[in-house]
Amino acid sequence: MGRSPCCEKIGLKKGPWTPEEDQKLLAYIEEHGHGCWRSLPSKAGLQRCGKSCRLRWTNYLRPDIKRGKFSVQEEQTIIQLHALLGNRWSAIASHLPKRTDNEIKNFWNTHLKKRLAKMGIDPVTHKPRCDALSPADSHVTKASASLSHMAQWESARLEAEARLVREAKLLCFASSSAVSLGASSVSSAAAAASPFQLQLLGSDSSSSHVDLHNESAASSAPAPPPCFDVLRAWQDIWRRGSTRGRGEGQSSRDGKIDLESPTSTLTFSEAVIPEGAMGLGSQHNSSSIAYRCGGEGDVEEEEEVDWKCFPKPMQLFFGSRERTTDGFAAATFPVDSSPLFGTDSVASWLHESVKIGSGSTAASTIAHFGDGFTEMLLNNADEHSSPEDAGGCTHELADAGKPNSENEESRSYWNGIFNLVTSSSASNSSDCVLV
DNA sequence: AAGTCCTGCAACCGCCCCGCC
DNA sequence: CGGCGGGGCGGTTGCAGGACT
Repeated sequence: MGRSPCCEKIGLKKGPWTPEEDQKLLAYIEEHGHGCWRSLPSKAGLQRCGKSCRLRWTNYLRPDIKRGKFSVQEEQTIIQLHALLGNRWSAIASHLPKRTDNEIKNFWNTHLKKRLAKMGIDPVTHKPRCDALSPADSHVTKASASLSHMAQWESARLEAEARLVREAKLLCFASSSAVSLGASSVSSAAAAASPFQLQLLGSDSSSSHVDLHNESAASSAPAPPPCFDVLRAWQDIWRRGSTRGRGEGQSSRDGKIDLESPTSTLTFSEAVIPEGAMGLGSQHNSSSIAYRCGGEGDVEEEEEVDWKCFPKPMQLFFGSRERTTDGFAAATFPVDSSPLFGTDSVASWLHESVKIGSGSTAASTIAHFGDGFTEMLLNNADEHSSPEDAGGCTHELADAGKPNSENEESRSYWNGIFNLVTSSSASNSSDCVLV
């Protein structure tokens, strides 16, 4: 077991690269492409192993690398993605296209990890440290557990999506059309974007994704809405999900993708979530979801989705949505109480979100998903920990105006994670809107 | 000013995955 | 089907430079 290091050969240089070596490598790759890394060093006249060359190129010489300090935005993204993905640096790096996994890894280890630890957050689990928790903090733990479940689900979903994007890219290349060019660029940018993030691929001015999109837009003939491939992929996922039984773990090897949380420990018991409160009566096991892509010449896809293959909170959010005349979704929420989520809190925040959403676009609704969801969980936990608080369906909204506790920090932290997953929805409502 | 400690980061190492034969 | 090799990934190391004593 274990292969001998590729540069064990005597005479191969190790250690820091000299400017001359960099120049040689750069010149060679610019002229010939890297091709086979193993044979590259000899061809390029370098006394290095191929692996070393590859590393030097990917981590340092590549022209599309952004160097220098990480912006606050990037920091947030890293933290949030780490919460979802763990130490999967390459996956995280795929969200920060101009940063390398190595750079992100280093930055995490040297800065962010310590910062989180200082905040009393376990950098591994992204939960408040147990030893730092008083009994009064138990609500934070509960909320974290709930969100952890969401994170696990999201993580699994991201993986599945990345696989789909890879497949989609292959198909795109096979079809060798201008369309595929644009779509594949976008797909790579979207490698791990959530369905709610798809809009980001359009014209988010604050994100580096936009570069990719613009590049492809500039270099290609009129293409379908950039989100289209990914949306289709998602349809497939959901179609499979809806035609398959629940809880079946499937690998992607045979084309079946398991979207369920692989290590879920949190149970959203049917017993504690009344169907009515979920907006999923027995006749509502399948709900309708529609995509809306593009401004003019919209492409709309409608799909019956079995929401039961999703965690309850997702079902909760999407399960009872209905189409409206303007093409966007409205939602109906039985203002009902749920023992799990606390008295009226679910209905309340959803109701609030939808008020916002119906006033503008569903994107806004989705954009508030994270806020509301976190709010809901934390407030719910509040209710459970302090029964006298229970009852007011508006209390969590009132809470929004009063920074009531240290809970606030944790709340915004987790809000951030969900905002990452959902935020981009709000930034672009023209290209692709999940409705 | 010199020595020590700390920090940041480039590079290495070993393992794993996957395609090819 | 199994072995092999290339490429990729994540963990770790080692060094340079800055901060501190």
